[in-house]
Amino acid sequence: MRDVAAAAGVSLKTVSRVVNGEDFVRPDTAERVHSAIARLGFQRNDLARTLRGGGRTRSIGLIIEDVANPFYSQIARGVEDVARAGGRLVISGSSDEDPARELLLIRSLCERRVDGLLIVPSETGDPRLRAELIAGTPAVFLDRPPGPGGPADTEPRNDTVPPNDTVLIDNVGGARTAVEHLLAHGHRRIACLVDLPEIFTARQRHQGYLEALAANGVPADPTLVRTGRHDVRGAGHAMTELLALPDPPTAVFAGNNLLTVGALRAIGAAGTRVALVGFDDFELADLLATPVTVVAHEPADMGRQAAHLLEARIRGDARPPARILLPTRLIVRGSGEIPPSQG
Amino acid sequence: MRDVAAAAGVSLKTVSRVVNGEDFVRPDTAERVHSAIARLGFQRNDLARTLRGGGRTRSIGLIIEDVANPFYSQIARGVEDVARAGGRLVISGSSDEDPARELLLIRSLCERRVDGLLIVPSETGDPRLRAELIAGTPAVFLDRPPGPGGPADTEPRNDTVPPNDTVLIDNVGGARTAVEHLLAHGHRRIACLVDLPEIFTARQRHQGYLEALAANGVPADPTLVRTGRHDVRGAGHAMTELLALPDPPTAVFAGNNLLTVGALRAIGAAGTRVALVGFDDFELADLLATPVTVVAHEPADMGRQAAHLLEARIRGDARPPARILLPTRLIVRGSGEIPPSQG
DNA sequence: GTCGTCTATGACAACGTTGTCAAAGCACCC
DNA sequence: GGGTGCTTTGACAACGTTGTCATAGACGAC
Repeated sequence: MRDVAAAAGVSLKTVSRVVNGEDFVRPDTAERVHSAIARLGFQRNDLARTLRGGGRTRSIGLIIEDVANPFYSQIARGVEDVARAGGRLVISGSSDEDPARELLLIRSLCERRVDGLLIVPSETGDPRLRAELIAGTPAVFLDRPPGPGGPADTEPRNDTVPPNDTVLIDNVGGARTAVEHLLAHGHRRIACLVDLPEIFTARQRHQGYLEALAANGVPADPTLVRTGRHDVRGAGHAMTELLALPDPPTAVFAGNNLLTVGALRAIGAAGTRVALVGFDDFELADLLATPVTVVAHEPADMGRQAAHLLEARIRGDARPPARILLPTRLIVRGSGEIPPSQG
Repeated sequence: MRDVAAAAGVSLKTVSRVVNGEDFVRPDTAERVHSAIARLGFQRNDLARTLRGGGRTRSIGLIIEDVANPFYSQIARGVEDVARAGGRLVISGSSDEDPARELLLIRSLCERRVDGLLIVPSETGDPRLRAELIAGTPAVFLDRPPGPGGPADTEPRNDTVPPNDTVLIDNVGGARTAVEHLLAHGHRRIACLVDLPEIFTARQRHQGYLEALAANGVPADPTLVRTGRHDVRGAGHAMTELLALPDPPTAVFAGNNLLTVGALRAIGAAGTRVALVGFDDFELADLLATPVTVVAHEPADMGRQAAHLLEARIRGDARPPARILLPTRLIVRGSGEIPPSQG
């Protein structure tokens, strides 16, 4: 900018005025400045601008588990759309469920003075460390609450962690719906594939599964529950084991999109006909050999709602923390309506 | 930092030394500073740090078409992994193939002084405007070259635009392989679904289709080629039209993941048996009613390679621009091996 | 005692902006 | 002629860091 000022024969401040389109610059002066800018290829330095203004960086941080997972990339898209409307860019990072990586991302983002943070918290670290880092930066949590949460609480205990806005899916209700759908089709031996027990959504969906059984007087068989599967391969192995049981399940509830895919692969490989309802919708679910019945929701909408809450906080909204619970809906496609086979 | 210095009873510079782990600070002084930092919750301001250092922001910009498209989110993941290794964060934005949006993103990112840019260029804007904006910032292009490119050139003309590193897929070769596979299975009436003709990859894949036909002495029938389809729905309509022709195709080559899905939907709805080979692999392609034969490649690898090139440029590499062509491979799954029906 | 060397600390400028304030120039009016 | 108000411009400080240089004290060697 100094160079532009020199080239145009004006002061720094005048260049600043022109760049920012302020009033009270004579048209011919502005013209001289503009041509100097074009000649020198000047671009305003936003860092200095933010520093001086004491102000906003017009960016927000987004921490998810893995951007390559469609669930998270849809969230990212929703977030981006709202951020864009607010004139902000999104700096995103994948934590891979690694608390150290998550803390490092949070620290980097806060040191860069993002205007706010959107976090899908990893669940294996100490929430207080995280809380300490984000102190002072508006933050909204997605998909999982920031605190430890009880083993299967709908309202997790947040005593140790300051409360934040949180946007969740109705995991318990969705899982219950899925399992009740299978029960309604005559199944009694229903398997349950869920993610790592540390993960809030896994616990909640497991709870929904148990509630549905209990509410319908079906005894829960622990051998049919496989927790701790975090990827397609793990889910596939678990499903293969389940199908090899002496008294195998006639139906499965799969706790997320990756686990559903794993289960489908294993079922396909075994050549068995097993009913399946999955949590999370996914592309092409309707075109599979047996179209897949799922508990669907809108990840992009979760991203949008969280970004809106964050936007409000950034603007100074001081209302008590909100907790939004997004609905799910059952999409009936075929796999969930397979009747129990006579084992 | 000023407050920390005051609280610890030392100078600004000493706090700076402690924060940056420099030598020549007495342990007890460092301890006083650390406790003041903890007490006040101080976090270093990275903006000021970068400004003063005249240095790197340790961030790179990534401009893709749509992060919600798995093709691009896999690229994003590859980019992120390499950026992370280089200690950088990724600021990403979706251009939605809108040149105005793309320019705005580029401008924002450059003004934020990202260390470099990774761009999947939109093709409907003026490449010179883009070139002007990125002047001075290292940039690498992904999936498409920055210049206009000839209507079907393998090596596009870049006369008007300064050359940059570019990482492309072997679109012509991949498309050729796909179509030759169909020809080898006896098909002569092979339809071709491709994206907007402005888009480089669409032109190249179209060209590969034509080359395969020509090389095998099969006359090209223009009524079997549908260009300008940019989403699932558009591809579905086109496919439905093709199937309704008096002399319908017995096979289809679908030019990308979205078009493949659209074609599959239309074929499923029509209940016809038509051979299909798609460009881009996708999750569950193997589990569909008829598993889908595809021309596969590694989007994450494209992201990684581009990010590596960018990293080198940021470090000052001044070699002439590289052009990397990533290989494709045909994955045979069933849909491409359906024989021609007796129409 | 004096010099040199090394450790530990601080003062100050600078990075590239913009907000504040002052001032110069001009037109207008009494 | 002098006051008033408006437009246009610029000087300067400040944002929060860190690099450069200076200084003060401790220690050992001569």
